[in-house]
Amino acid sequence: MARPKAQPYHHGQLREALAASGRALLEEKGIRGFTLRECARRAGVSHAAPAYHFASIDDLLAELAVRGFQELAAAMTAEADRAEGGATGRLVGQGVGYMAFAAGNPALFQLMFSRDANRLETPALTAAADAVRKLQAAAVEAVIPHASGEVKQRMVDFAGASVHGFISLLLDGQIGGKDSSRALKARGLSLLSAMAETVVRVGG
Amino acid sequence: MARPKAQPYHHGQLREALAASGRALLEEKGIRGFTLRECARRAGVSHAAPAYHFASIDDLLAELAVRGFQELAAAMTAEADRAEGGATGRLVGQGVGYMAFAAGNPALFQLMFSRDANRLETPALTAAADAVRKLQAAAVEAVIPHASGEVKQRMVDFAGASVHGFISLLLDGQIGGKDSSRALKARGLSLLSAMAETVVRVGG
DNA sequence: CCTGAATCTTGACGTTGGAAAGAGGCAGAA
DNA sequence: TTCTGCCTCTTTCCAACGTCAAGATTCAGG
Repeated sequence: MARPKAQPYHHGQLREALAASGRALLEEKGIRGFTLRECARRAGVSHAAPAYHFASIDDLLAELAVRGFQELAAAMTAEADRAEGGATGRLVGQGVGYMAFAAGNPALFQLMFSRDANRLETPALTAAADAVRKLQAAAVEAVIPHASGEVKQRMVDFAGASVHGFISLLLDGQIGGKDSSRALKARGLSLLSAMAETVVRVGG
Repeated sequence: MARPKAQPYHHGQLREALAASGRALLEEKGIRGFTLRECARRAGVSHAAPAYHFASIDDLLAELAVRGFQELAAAMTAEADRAEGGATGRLVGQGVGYMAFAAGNPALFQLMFSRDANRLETPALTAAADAVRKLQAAAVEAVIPHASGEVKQRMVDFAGASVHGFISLLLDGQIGGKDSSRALKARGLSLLSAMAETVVRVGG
């Protein structure tokens, strides 16, 4: 019978607690401001406690990235399912979900797509990132089912690059410095529709 | 009369030397592996010497980013000038220059477009990044001179996002994992032509 | 209750970025 | 020239970092 609360089992869920405090810390201080000790401090444990659950600080960051990719995939799917307008509508919706996740978790998003995180290359990280790419590829190919494999690949490249590039530049302040959030959303949607039209035109 | 070599004036060009060793170190170890002390070590000075030339490590990184943007602008212009095919050819050429710079300086490129560097927001950094954006905008607008201001802006967004997104994903290993360099260049050029066609079609 | 393994704490080591104080070297004034 | 003041660099110090080793605590199963 596990003790319900109070001091729940040594700590009990330290791995989860560290992932949670780590994620918050990441968004708060950015990648360069992220420290393992502060992460442990927020979880209420000593500075060496994380070592048992994560081999190194990079290992923790990799775990955060894995969870980020999983959440990104879920956000894309959810938004695509909500969309109307057939395959093209789903493609645009998936892009909306992608951008919304990035806008809501900018530091995590940056970590996920930084070569530092990629340098870890744990199997879990590779798999999680692959799942997102498969989702993107499927959405594009559903729009142009009769195109050749090569054309499909080029359109997958194109769609993924447009969406990723726009939101990345936006989050870095390279796009729409003083524009309102509303105006920026309009620019994002406009980009998504131009992207979708190009996929349809070139692929169809 | 300045002493020619040997121990040239205290150090003489420490700021330049630090920028050079810093840039090399950045590409070698990545942003997270970058340390001020190693940077000083490679320049042959004590670990506190950089303090006089750069207020902090972030200040040094900002300087590297500024120089990166200047070099990026030069690479874009050079490639555009070399291109044939009028305004559309220049637009594609500029994209080639952009991608070539990023591929040749991946860590620096990542630094330039990381919100960490942007958090510095020195006037020089803002100006250098602005210059690159102006170059991009001019190249797009030259292709669609009769379009409305709004359409022009959307196409500038679109062109910049496509190019930036593709090379970013490529450098992060999210595109073309095991493809040959030759095949990747073909995919990049294919993306650039799809981008240019869309600009012409939507804007014209 | 007892024992072994899992979990966490304490303490230490080497490294980092930065501040403070001092030494060395240059330029202009005398 | 010599002197004086400033610029540049070194040395020393500090708190904080990531990681390791050793000890303490707590759980699970016999």
